[in-house]
Amino acid sequence: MLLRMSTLLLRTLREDPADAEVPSHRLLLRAGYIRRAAPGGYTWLPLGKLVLDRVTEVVRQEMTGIGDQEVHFPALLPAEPYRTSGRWAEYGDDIFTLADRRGAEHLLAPTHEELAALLVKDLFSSYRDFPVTLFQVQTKFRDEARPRAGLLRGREFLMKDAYSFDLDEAGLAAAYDRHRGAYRRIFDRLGLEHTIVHATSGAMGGSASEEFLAATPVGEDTFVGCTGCDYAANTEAVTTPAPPAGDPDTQPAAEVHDTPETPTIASLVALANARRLGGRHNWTAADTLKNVVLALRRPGTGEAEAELLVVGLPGDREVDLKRLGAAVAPATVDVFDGWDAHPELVRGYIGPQVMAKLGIRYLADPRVVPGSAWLTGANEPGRHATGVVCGRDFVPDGTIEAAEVRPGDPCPACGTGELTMRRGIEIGHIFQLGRRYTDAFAVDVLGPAGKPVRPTMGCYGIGVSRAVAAIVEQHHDERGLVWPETVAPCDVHLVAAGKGPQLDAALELGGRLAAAGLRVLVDDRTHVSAGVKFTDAELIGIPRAVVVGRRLAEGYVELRDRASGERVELPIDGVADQLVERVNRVRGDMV
RNA sequence: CGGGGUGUGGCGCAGCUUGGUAGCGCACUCGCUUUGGGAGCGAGGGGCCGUGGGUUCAAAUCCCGCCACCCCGACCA
Repeated sequence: MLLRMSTLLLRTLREDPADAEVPSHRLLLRAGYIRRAAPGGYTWLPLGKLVLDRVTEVVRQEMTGIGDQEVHFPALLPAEPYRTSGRWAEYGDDIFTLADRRGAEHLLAPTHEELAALLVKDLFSSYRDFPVTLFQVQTKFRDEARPRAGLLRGREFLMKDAYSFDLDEAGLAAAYDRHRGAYRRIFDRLGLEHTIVHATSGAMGGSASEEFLAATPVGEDTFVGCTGCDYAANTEAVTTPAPPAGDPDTQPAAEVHDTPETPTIASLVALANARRLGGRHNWTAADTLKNVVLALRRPGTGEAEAELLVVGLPGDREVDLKRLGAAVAPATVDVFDGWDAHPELVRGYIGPQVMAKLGIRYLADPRVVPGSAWLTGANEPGRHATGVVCGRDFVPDGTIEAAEVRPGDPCPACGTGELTMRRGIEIGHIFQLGRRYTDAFAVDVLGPAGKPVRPTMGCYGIGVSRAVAAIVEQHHDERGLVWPETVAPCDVHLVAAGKGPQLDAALELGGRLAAAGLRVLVDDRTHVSAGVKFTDAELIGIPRAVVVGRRLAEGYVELRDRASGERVELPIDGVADQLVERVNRVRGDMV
């Protein structure tokens, strides 16, 4: 392959586009890989398309390598299967929906579990047909509330999605592990430094799930690691170790105190210490129990049907709405604003003691264990209570992970290490779905004993276009892109620094390299100075450049390494063979 | 959806306060010179100033609505 810059659909930008903030967005625009064409939608220019295809090919090789079979579903789908599975309502505004000329409802697929389940139901009827895994690489559509950061969060994006079907849990676990391994190999080959973290399942449903996060400061997900073991989790999925429970009945009785003007935790703690409530002057926010009122809404229901939920957590912790949302999914929560309609809830002075009587669901942080005593609201204006004991004065309806996670929190896995926090981009997500979708469509096949068996599913996604952006986030410098060998649009960038013999020699060399199977970009532009060509080459980020320039007359060219900046002069005789050998050696290492 | 910011040639921006011929740099075209780190000189082409309405003799500029984009938050594999 030989691309000539004199004719390539490419325009590099000298200045940063004003509306591109993150490095991947800025550099892919500046270097002429993508152009914005619609809100959250991008056109791939020739250089970008080459990279996208190379990333896709790596993904495809590893998927077929574990026996997955490639298919291609339509993106435009009838509403019916999504109504059957319940996701038409669950996704709500996040899917693009449309009606055809007869008024029938359709959607642009956000993901394809329903279609995969229906396809297997359609074609397979015997246990002997299993296990089977399908995958596709396809454009997905989601009506994101806020597309951002170029390719990192679009409304239209390229995704590889795979669906496994097994007859039992052991088979599903094996399929899951197979994909987990393939994903590691894919991201390693793509040059993506990544961490596998425990995750929540979101709109997918199902049980076990892990995310693959590429660490970068611009990532949208926060995840934790442990200083003492290999535990890693999305903050949404972090579990809080419970302290040892005590005996509720051996605690001193609760006492109610006048605490005027203390609607906030800070004001309450200050007053408690000033007045030595309960004989103490060492109250901290962690001794208080904060009770947050929320409106909980089931999928597909309106605002009017929202039910009250009160969440109790230590007063030194803020509610993390992402964690709370993940904990109640697929339901959603909103901050409660119906105070006028509920005079029994005394804003600023709410305590859990009356929730059971009021019939309000009360969920507590895992740190609120039986026997723990708290300073909390007395459900009267200007009054709080000390010594309110869990298991005696109130009994939560359950626990909930709604409190913020902080660096230094104890690790839930080993118990001895501390949690550290980083940001990352979600580039892959694998789920053990179970039978949610096979149940929805009654996917049954005949088992060995002549009785029907219902397969269990796994699903496995990689954001292919997002992975391109993630690679850039991890592989760039102040001069531009620095592609890993495995995904670079070309192997060699030839720069003709001079338009007479240098141009002829560069084109001749390019022809020979291309004939030997290398991907070559040759800068054969004649009205552009050498300096411009050098800066463009660095911006475009192909791993190695060959400059055919001033020492051509003496028989030398210069080889430059983009990543290290290293430059060596080489005799032009034999340089083609050397380059072919070099590139093939790198390719050999890549397999 | 809430808060903040911005929309003027392909890109980056000035002009708007105080209404009166739409400008600058880069890019693009032609000519001459230059030719290893974003060249010089000269001559050109290209913009219903996001959009709809209003005020006015006159609107890029003032007023109202809408749309889009960026950032923060919410939401979201």
